Amino acid sequence: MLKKERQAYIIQQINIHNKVLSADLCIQLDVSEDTIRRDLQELAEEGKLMKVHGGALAKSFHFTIETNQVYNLSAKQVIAQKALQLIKDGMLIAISGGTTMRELIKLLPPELNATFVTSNVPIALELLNHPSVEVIFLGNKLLKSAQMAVGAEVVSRFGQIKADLCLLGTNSIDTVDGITDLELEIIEVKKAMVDASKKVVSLAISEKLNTAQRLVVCGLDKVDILITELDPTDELLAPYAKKGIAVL
Amino acid sequence: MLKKERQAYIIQQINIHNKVLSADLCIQLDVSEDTIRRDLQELAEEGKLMKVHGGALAKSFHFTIETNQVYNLSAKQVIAQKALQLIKDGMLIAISGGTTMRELIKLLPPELNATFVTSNVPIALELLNHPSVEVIFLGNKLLKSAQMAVGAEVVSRFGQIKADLCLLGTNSIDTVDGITDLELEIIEVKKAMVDASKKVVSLAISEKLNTAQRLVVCGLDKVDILITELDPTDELLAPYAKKGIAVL
DNA sequence: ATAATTTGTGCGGTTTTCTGCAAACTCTTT
DNA sequence: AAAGAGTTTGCAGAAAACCGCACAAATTAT
Repeated sequence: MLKKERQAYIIQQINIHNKVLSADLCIQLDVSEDTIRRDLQELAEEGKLMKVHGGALAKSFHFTIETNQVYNLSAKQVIAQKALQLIKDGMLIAISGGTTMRELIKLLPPELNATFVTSNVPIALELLNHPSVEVIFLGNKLLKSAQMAVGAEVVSRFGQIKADLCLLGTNSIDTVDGITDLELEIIEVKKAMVDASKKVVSLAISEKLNTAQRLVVCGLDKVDILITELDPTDELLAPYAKKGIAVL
Repeated sequence: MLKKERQAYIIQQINIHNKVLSADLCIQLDVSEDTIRRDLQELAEEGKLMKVHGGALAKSFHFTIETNQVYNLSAKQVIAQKALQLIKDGMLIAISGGTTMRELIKLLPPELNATFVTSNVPIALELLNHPSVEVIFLGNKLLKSAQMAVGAEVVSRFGQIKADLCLLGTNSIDTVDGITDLELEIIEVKKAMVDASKKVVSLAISEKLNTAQRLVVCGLDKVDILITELDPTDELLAPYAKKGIAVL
C-alpha cells in the first residue's frame, strides 16, 4: 500500500461520508495511527480536508453564509467590540438576530466557554463556526422575513430558561416607548427573551435611536445596558443615561 | 529484454492495476531496482505515469483540483431532479441534511406549497429562500460537526408529527445492515424521522452503496424508495430492488 | 477535578532513492 | 574482425523517506 494510495482513499472516504475517524482508517488501511495522523496532517496542509480531534472533516462541509455588504458595517463592528466585555465564561446568553450580532459572534474569543440560546437561523449558523461555545436553537415554525423561529412553542421555551444576558438587536428605541418592533410574532419572541434574562442589553446603531415602531417589546425600565457606536458622553445618549441605563 | 520492452510492460501493468511497485517489477523483469527506477523516472518525465515512493501510480490519480467544491455535484443534481417528482402540494416532509438535499431544495418549484420539517441548520436556511414553502425547525442543542439539532427534545418532537415523506440523506447503505451512520446522536434523530414518516426515501450517490458504518439507522425493510444517480436498471441496484425497494 | 483519549515528537529500524562509477552492451567505423 | 563512442546496467555507500513504538503533552470526557 503506497502512501498516495492511502491518501487517495482517505480523500475519497471524506468526500463520500463527510467525516472519517482515525481509528477507522487505521483498521481499514491496516497501518498505525501515527501513519494515519501524518497522512491527515499532510492532507490538511494541502488544504484537502479539515483535521479535527479524532479524525477529519470535509472542507466543503461546513458552509457559511456569504456576507454581502453589511449596511454601516464599521458602526456595527464598534458596537460588537464594546459588547464583548459583557460576555464571560460560563454564561448563558440569549441572543437575537441581525448583522450586528453576526459581527459580535465573529469577534468572540476562540476559547470562550459560554452557551448561546437563539431562535435565529443565521445566528445559529454563525455560532456553529465558533470552536467551543454551545449553541441551543429554540425552534418551531420559521418566519421567512426574519429567518427566525416564532410562535408559542418558542416563547414557552424561552420561558423555561434563565439567561444571564440578553443581547437584543434593536430595531427602534426611544425614551417614550422603549424598544419597539414591527412584527407581532417577533415581538412575542423578543419579549420572552427579555423576560428570561437577568440583564438586558440593547445593541443599536445611532440611527435607530429615537425612532419608534408600532409594537412594543419592552419599556426602557427593563433595559440595563445600551450599546451604540457613539461615545458614551454623546448628548444623544444623555436621555437614556438619565433613565438609569448604563451606556457603553 | 530491451528497455522499450520493459517500459511497455510497465505501462501495461499500470493500465491494468493503476499502480506498480518497484520491488514487484524488478522481480518480474529480472533487473535491478535502479533500472526500474530509471525507467519509472523516464516514463514520469514523459507524463505517462506518476512516480511515487515505492513505485508508480496511473496518472488518473489526480485527486487535486476537486476540493472545496461540492463533491460529485452533478450526480447529486441528478438525484435531486429524480426526487422532485415525489414532492407534492400539501405534503408534510421530513428532511435531513447534506449537499444533496441542498441541491434538491434549489430545484423546488417556486409555487410549491408544502411544509418541511428539519433539524438541520443549513437546510433550514436554504428552505427559507423558497418563496412559499413552510419551514419548521425542530431545535435544541446543536451539534457542531453536523450543524444540526440533536437530543431527546428533537427526537420526541419528531415523534409528535406524522410526515408524508422522509427524505433521508444517506451516509452508507448496504443490503445487510440497511442505512448506517457514524454518530450516535445523528442516528437517534434519523431514526425518529424515519419512524415519523409514512414513506422513507433514501438519497445516496452510488459510491455510498454497499458501504456500512458502525451504527444502524434503520433496516432496508423501512426504506420505500432508493434514489441514486444510476439508471434504475443498473445491476448495482438489483439487490435493493429485490428487497422490495422502489429504485428511481 | 480526575481519568481516558488523542496528539506531538524523538528514536530506531527498514525500505527506497540518489549518486558516482565501472563493467557490459550496442552500434558504427575502420 | 576489431576498435571506439555512446548508452545502458548493476553495484556500493550515503542520504532521504517511511513507519511503528514509546513517552510526554494536550485535549476531551467523566
